[in-house]
Amino acid sequence: MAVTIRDVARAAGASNGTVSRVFNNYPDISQKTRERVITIAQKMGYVPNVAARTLSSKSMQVVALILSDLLSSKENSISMEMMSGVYRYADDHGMQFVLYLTTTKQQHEKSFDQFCQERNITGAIIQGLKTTDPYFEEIAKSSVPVVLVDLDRGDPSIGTVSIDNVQAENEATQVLLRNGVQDPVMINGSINAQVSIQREAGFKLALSSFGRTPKDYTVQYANFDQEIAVAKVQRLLREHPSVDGLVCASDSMAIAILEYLRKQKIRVPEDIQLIGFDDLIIGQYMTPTLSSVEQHMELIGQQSCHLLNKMMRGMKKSEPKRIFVPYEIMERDSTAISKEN
Amino acid sequence: MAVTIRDVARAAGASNGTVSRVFNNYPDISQKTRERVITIAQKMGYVPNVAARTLSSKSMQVVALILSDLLSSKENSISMEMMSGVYRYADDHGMQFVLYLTTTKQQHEKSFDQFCQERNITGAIIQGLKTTDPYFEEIAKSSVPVVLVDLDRGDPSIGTVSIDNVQAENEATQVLLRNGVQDPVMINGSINAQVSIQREAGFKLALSSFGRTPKDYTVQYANFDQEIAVAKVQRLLREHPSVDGLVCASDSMAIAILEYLRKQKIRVPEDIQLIGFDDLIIGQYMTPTLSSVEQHMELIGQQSCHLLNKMMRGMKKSEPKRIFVPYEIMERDSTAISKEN
DNA sequence: CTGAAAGCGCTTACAG
DNA sequence: CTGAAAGCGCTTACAG
Repeated sequence: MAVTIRDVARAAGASNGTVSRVFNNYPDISQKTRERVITIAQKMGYVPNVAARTLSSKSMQVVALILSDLLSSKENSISMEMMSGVYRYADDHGMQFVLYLTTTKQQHEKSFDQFCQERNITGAIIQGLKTTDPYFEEIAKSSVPVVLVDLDRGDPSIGTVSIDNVQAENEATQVLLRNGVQDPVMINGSINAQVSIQREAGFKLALSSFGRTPKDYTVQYANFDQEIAVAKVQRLLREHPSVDGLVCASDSMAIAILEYLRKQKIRVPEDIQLIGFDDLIIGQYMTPTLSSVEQHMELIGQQSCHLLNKMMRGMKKSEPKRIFVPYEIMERDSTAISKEN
Repeated sequence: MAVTIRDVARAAGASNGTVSRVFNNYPDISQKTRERVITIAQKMGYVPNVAARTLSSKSMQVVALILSDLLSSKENSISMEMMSGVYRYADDHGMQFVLYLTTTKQQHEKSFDQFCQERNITGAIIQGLKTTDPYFEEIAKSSVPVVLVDLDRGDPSIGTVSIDNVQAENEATQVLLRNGVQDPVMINGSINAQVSIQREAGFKLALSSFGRTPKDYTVQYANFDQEIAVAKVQRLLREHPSVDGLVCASDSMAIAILEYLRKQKIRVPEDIQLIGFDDLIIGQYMTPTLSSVEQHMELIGQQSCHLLNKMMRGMKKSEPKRIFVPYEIMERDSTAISKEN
């Protein structure tokens, strides 16, 4: 049924080894043999079997994209873009792409090394990993090269790709401050999450560069949860009517807040200016349209795979493994007002 | 380095075959041996190598989810949900899951059978396939079981999973008609696309059940493109001011139209009622919120894999391979008015 | 109930 | 430049 390398070899009057060498672009094959083999293989419809290849070869590259924990539906499209970036890069560079959706629970059942071993994974890109996940520690000891997206393990042997969250949130906050916002509050994610810490740092940097001092209510944690975010805002505005600007660590929260403010007849941006993070498409269809920080997820995916590729080919220790991908501040209607006079 | 079946066998004082049988749950292994092998394997951290397994075994199931052509960003989250459904089902049933993003161009380079052969694919779920794609013909002749999502090949040997598009659009249209819409127009996708044909049939069914006769402008084709959709609506309303209801074959188009209508100060639902299809999250955040037809993509994914699984295990010819998954009509503000008196 | 052995489809030192 | 052969890590008839 399926035509194998042996069939081709026989038909071409050559050995398995020769056919294999042709298909792997070995240099020292006579032009004549090469052409004959290729023609015949083509005619027979031969395609090398990937499983056999990965099994017998030490040099087959298999890159795994590991998406940790089921992403909330709001974030779905983000991962799809990033996945597409990884996929294309891998495909274009002769690497095998495999996708895994893992959970914290599964990580307990099987170690990272076992996971890689069982699937012949030679390099992994991991997104959505939490610092409390088992893999977080295990990847440091693993011999499999790893690129982390949006998480900096602080380990020189591990690749990291993300935007500069500090600088991005700094700039986002400055949009409000330049527009004359007097009492900005940050609606942050989780107090432990690295991106939250970074974005908070950026937020505070902006305040300080404008000579502002944070109040005790200036940072609120809502765990990236829409309901919590709304509840926090509700209470915040009741207790501190002076608040006139909200910097949200995610669009998901910002969107829910925007909905809430509209229902409360609180005008955006007149009464309160609002900026999110991630630039979900939804924000562009809301009224008012939502300002945000755009991340180029496809590029992040592509860059991650590029970095991983270099690491798998034995990147020098000295070379930097920390890549910052560009982002973009999208100013829209939710910050489209200047209160300066 | 990596611990193999041989290492475990040696340590357990058994043969490779015995260890293999234990891991594959063969029935006739003594309880004693089974336990000893399991304990030792566990202790050694043994995990069976998947590549070796698929290579040597005829019975390993590899299900491929093939997403045809890069999906437009608007549709991204749809596929992510469906993918998640397939993944979970495969994972829970001991099947290997692999994902491929293919393009029409790639389909020309390698036949469907070659594609499956090279990756040891034993069953495929394909989404986004067009009737003009090479695979569309090739799957009929292939010995690899295939489930098509959202496309009915009309071939009894091929599985098909989707909602009942005819009935869904019928119901969606009836929402408008019940609300007193007098001159409804359908903004359809492509005149060749199967879902478009089905949804149009449903639309017309609804009209006829209300005793309405289509006018020459009653169905407009916009190729699922936002710009075209808006342009069509613009012209439509200019030439036929009597139009007071729009049935859109996709939310993507409906959203763009809703934006346009708002800019034109045409009131929805007062002047024109509007219903979409797909129930993208965006619609729920627009003003007014968009009525639509919800598809349970995760369920579609899950059902597809379930059907494929049965087909791979040699489903009887007689058994139906056409699965209709439930959908839901979501009535929201864009149709929230009754013009009856 | 278990072992010995062939085989899955490739790759790659080793010779020549 | 090319062939013969061992080996990648498993599975599975075949015996016993």
